This record gives sequence, structure tokens and C-alpha cells, in this order.
Amino acid sequence: MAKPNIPDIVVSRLPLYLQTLNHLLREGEEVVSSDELSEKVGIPAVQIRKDLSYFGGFGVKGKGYDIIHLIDNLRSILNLNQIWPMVIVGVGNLGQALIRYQGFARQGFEIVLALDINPNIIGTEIAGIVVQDVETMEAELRRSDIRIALLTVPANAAQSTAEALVAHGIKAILNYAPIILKLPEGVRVANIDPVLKLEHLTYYLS
Amino acid sequence: MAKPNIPDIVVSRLPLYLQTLNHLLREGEEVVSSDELSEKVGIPAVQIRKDLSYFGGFGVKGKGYDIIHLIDNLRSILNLNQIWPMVIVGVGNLGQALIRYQGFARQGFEIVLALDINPNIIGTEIAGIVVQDVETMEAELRRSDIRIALLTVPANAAQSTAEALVAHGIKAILNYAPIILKLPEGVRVANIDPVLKLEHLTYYLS
DNA sequence: AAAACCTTGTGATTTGATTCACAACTATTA
DNA sequence: TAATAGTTGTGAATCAAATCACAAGGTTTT
Repeated sequence: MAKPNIPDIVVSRLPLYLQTLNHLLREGEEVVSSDELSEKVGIPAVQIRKDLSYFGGFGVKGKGYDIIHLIDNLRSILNLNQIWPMVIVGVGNLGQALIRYQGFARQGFEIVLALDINPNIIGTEIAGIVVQDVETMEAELRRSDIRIALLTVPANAAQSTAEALVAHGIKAILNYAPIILKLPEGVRVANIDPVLKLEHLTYYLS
Repeated sequence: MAKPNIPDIVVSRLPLYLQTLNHLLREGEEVVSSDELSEKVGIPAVQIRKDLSYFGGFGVKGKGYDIIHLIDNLRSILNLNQIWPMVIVGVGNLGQALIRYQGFARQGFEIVLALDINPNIIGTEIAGIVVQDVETMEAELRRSDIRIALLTVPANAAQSTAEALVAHGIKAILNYAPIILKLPEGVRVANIDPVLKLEHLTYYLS
């Protein structure tokens, strides 16, 4: 179980470190200093060191961090030493694109169930996944151990769909709908709304 | 020009307020207190008031905020009283889904140019946009006033593509590639990487 | 018209994150 | 082997953000 005393903002940077370490490993590097990593990841070296020190001393003084060793540790901290099955609800344009996206599986996140309400979409196959009727959510989730959901339904259906997911055991939701979900304590939600990001950017465009 | 003395974290919350105010307006509400807004948006009322007070006193004591008036002001602060034309580079699964996504245009962001390197994709039409050869980037950007780009190319092409975009006048990039872009000062980048968010979520899943 | 109530806007305070500064240790060079 | 250089890990100091507390002013009720 994750220690509850580590600042969430620290946790949020670990995936970034992991991503960059994976790049370095692919380039054939074996050791990296916090200064080099800082350069790549755009975060001050001392902050990287302090973040890592919450979890232990992974580095060697005078040398740096063994990349494989640090990747192993970060993957363990982030619970990435397993395949995470996921359900996606809403198989429109975006949902289909996400089902086809290779990047999830590459990092151990596998969409194993796709649900939709539209009869024209139910039964179609996308990248090996046959879309099921959203009515089957309860039964499908019951006989699986899916704990993560991708929510790509229209905004007006998002809240009720999210509640149904949570009622049937979903513990984390990646929400693509442009609304703020109200869900019970203990359910983690991460929002992905490109419009909010654009509106943030335009503030700085004269 | 945007005042440079306002914390970025404050600016980042304004789009959220705007989104929620738009919902309230659509529901027929005319006035909202910071307490009500807090409830909807999930941010403490005093923080909403303090955020807004950076830009002026928009409320009425004893009453609350006139929704239309506050929306107008936020739109003006965020430079949303115009259509923002955008270019998208990379018309794969995700790029196509974004071109078809209605949410951008609905909020004043319009994809007017789509570029790709793949001959099989160049020339195809998606939601009224004919995909152009990425080689035409310079010419197309020169005769337009596009300042925002959506970057949906593969990771290994992202850095060089971003540099080309910046060289031809792009000032803000919404980066969907799973890498950290290194770009000159003055270019704003916002990253959308669902895998990083998932890896953050799994930390909290036992 | 007075009293009671409500809500904003903000200076002061508290909390939390970042950065500084450096001791401790390792590796490399002379 | 000694001296120099490099790098981590961390307590202390600084900086920034969030929250508190409340005066001021508007609204509603009696």
C-alpha cells in the first residue's frame, strides 16, 4: 500500500522521471547523474534528488544513478510490475483512437473491455476488442479484476456513467469528458481536457 | 498583454471556473456565490475569490457573481474573444479523432490545417479538412496567422517537428507525444500524456 | 428604517514546497 | 597514496500558495 505521507506532487513527477530514464536506457546509457536527468526532464537536479530520497537512496555518491536499478525501483513504487487491465466506456472517435493507441499496452496498460450504448457500435471490433453493450457493465466487471476506467462518453452521460463504474468496483478513472466528476472518497480521478489546456495557453498569447 | 506577475497556477484554474460557469448558465442560473461555485468545481470558495481578485472585483457583496458578467471577464482575461486557428501535425488515429472532435470548435479553437508525412494520408479529407504534405508547413503557416499547434506525431519525430513549427511562427504547442520537448523561451508547451496520468493513478491502487 | 443576514475582497497567518548549503562518500587523477 | 573532483542525500532557510479571519458593503426581513 502506498505510504500516505508522501506529497502527491512528488508522486506526480515520478512517471516523468521513469519516462526519461526509459529513453536513456534505450539510448544505451547505464548511469545518469541528477544533473543530466535534470537537463532532460526540465526539473531542478536537487528536486529530483529530494523526490527520490522520499523512497530511498538509489544513487551512488560521486557517480550517479544506475539506470536499470532506478527504473526497477520506480516501477515498483508506482505498482507497474503488473499488467493493468482497463475498461473504456464510450467508443466514439476518441474512444476508438484510444483503443488503437499502442502506447498504453507498451507501458503495461491494456484495454480489455469496451462498452458503448450505441447499437451501431455495439458488436463492432476495434483492434481485436469487440464492443459490448454498456448494459453488460455490471456482469463484465464482476467477472474481471478491472480497476481502471477510461471515460470517453459525452459530457451529459459522464457523471452517471462514472457512478455506475464506481458502483461496480472501478477505483480509478481517466476522465476525458469536459466536466468535473463528483465521486466518493477513495476513487481517484485524473482529467484530460485539452480545451482547458488551450485556454490556459491563450492567456499567454498576447 | 498578460500581466506577468500573476501566478501561473492561478491562471490554470480560470478555465475550470469558466467551464463550470458555462454549465451553470446553460442550466438557467444567473447568479452564483463563491460557495456554490466551490461546490461544483471542487476548489475552496476563498481560493476562488482570491484567484478572481487578482483580476478585479467581479462580485457583489451579499449576493455573489453575475454569471454572464463573470464569464465575459474570464473570456477576456484568457483571450477567448476570438477564434483561434490551429494546425495539427500527425494525422494518425489520434490526430483524426481530434480533427473530428467537436469540443474544440465549440470553445473557439478551430483546426484549419492538418499536416502529415504519410502519402496514404495526404490528400484525404477528414471532417472537411484536406490533409496536406508536412513539406508545405512553411508555406501554409506563412500565409496564415496560426499560432497554436497540436502535435500528434510519433515520439521520435516530435522534437524535430516541434522545432520546425516554432521556426515558422508557432507560439504554443499542445504536445500529445510522450516526450519532453526542448524549445526556445517564449514558446508555451502543454503536455497531454495519458500514460503519465495512469502511472500516477496506479501509485494509489494498493 | 432598522436589524439580521449574507457574501465579497483582502491583510495576516499558516502551511507546504522548493531551494540552499554542505557533509559524506565515491571515483578519478597525479 | 594523497589530492582533487564529482555527486548524492538532507537539515535549514527561503519562497510561494493556501487558508484564516474579518471589515466592508450589499440584501432581505421585519
